[in-house]
Amino acid sequence: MHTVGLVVFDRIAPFEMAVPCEVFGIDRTETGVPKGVPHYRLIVCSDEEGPLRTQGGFTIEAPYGLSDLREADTVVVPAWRDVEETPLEALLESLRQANRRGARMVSLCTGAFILAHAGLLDGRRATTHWMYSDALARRFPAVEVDPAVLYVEDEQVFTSAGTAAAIDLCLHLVRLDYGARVANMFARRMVVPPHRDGGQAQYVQAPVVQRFDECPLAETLEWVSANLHEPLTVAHMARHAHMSERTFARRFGEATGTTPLQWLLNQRIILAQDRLETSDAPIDWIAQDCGFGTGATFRLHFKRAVGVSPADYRKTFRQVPERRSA
DNA sequence: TAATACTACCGCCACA
DNA sequence: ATTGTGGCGGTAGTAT
Repeated sequence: MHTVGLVVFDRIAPFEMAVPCEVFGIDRTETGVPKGVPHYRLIVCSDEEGPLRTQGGFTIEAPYGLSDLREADTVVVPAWRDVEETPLEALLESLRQANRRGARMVSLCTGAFILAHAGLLDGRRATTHWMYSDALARRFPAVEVDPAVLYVEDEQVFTSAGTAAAIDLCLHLVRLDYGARVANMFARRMVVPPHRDGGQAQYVQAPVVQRFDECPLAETLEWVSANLHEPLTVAHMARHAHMSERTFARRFGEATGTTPLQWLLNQRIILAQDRLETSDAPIDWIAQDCGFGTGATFRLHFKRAVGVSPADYRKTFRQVPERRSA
């Protein structure tokens, strides 16, 4: 079982603390997650004394101490209370130890400052809430700050942008551990869009479209999703939406935070992940089915988006057709 | 992996 | 004057 250590402290922001609790701390065995999918064990850790205040005005108590972080496969650091404040050395040292041990390190929002203080972001790409990205870059010149992205991974160190990006990153971790299908179940249960790519813009005019309803491009998006196997071009999409290509591209950016082609590619990848997990079809067939002209193109995009080749992905996540027992 | 031909993206600008 | 549109063209990215 995968253990997630959540670091908490006095005057913590409730939201970023709650997101990992929601994703990693809930037993979902009754809610459609297939039997046999291991769940997470969440341990909430702090060395600070007594009941901890939250910025929401209520208090919490951490049942575990920092020393328990040694058990964590993943360490999550939520938004730090004050970007000007240097965290206590004890905290920084347990983070360094965890990192040395090979634990996956994750920061949410301004939690990146804590990782940076611990030196874990030196020479790495990282992000944080866009309001603080300048401050982070200034204070830690060795960190390559990307202010325009939802979350970043660099060698087992994950950082995410403001508030809602915490959800995206936590679900991304689930995807890495158990595959897209399981991550999508978590997402559905949380009523959250299944997959926002890490590289997506942080700052989007209209809130990112969740269900397609409510979105002016709903019909076109639905239509595209239903025709991923066709050789679609931006011109096709624009025509379907009754707009010039130029206007379509603009509208699309406002509504989704990405460009039409990137979105299309992403949808195709998600479809392909599902096929890889649930069928034994040859990879070239899947490529065709998902709208990639050739297997080579498919492999290229898949590797880039997911980080592993389609074949490796299947090896890891191919679901054994349910055998009742357990 | 390289070369080529093609497509998308986005700033700019004139126009409604 | 302000705001949205859409064609153009250079560059970046994609397909085979």
